Amino acid sequence: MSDFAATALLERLSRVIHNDAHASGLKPTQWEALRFLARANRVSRSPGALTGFLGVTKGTVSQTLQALERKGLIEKTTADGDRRGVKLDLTPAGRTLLADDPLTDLDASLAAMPPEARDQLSTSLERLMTEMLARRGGRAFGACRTCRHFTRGHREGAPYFCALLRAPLSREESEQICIEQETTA
Amino acid sequence: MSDFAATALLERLSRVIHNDAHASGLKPTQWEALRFLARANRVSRSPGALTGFLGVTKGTVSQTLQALERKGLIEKTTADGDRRGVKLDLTPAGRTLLADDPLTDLDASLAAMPPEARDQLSTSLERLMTEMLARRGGRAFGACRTCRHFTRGHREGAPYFCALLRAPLSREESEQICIEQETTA
DNA sequence: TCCTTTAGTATCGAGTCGATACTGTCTCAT
DNA sequence: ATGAGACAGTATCGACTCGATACTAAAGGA
Repeated sequence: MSDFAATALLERLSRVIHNDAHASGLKPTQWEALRFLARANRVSRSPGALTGFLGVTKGTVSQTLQALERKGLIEKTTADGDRRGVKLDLTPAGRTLLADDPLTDLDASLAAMPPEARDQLSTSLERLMTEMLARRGGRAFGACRTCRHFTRGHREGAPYFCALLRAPLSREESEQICIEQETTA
Repeated sequence: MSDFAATALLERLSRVIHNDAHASGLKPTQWEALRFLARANRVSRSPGALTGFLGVTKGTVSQTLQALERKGLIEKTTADGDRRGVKLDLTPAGRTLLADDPLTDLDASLAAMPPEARDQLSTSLERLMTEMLARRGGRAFGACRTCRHFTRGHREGAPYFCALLRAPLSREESEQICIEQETTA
């Protein structure tokens, strides 16, 4: 039982975050799914990608998505190009609900901290996250722009380009979460 | 959607911790309960105290405790002095199981960090925790020794004393979690 | 003594979650 | 082209969480 102070604090903070996430008639997992879909790029808005992101089985994700659909927060359509796939999109109602995201509380608490302390925290958490992911072979799920397949100014219309999907990227897309993201080595 | 980087990281870390906590046939909440009972002092090893610690309803706690009892990890006895109360204690099996605590992974990851980074993290998390608790009027659940009712050397046998419960405290007890704990102002 | 508070349990309904089994769809090597 | 296997999702089960509500029993006060 070595137990650094940070371990207990993170455990407790996790619990607080979890408890808060029972707002607006959603469950914690449903909020996480909703947030992911709001931030994921086109190719990542699928049940499979969400499965990888949440780290649960596809069965669970399937049910969570059904719940969100029942509540009218997301919409399912057949993916174009592959009729096995399902494309997920937030409905206007889903987008509106995000304004009540209980995680806003955490943001507010962070805002109340001195900026250097906040930056320190981010840096340390990032390092810890990397450690944890390495320990289990999980993916980082970072933003498109931090990916090694990301290049700039390849075509006229779009400012960026994805070398893996061979697709042009808008500025907005470059900030989104991508399942294929691999941090630059 | 202000969203500091730390918010996303904490959300994600919470999920990782949650996922890991499905080990050894226990559920995340059961692990949390088990850990609490291992660290709580005499007066705090009750369903009521655990309810406050977890921040869920007493009904939920009641069921979780039944599950732990069924698995032979805890033992319930009537509290002495108040026949409504239930006293909780880990069984040897429960104590043994704690060696497989999935949170050990987090500890290991922290151990891999440079010491100063780790200390920075603790400090920042502590500050954040305080902020969050103030925002909702939650309790800190700190160690007995950090309480304002804690005094030293009051009686011959025991080195410390609780002014609230008017009870002598051993060195070990002074390190445990107490529901009545109020941080010194 | 009655009345209220307090500690905990019982039960319900919605949801999570792993496990397992299943239906389509795509892909590729023959 | 076609048949085998990989792949994307869904269906169902059982154990559990969790809030809500209703309940029992003991304690304590006026």
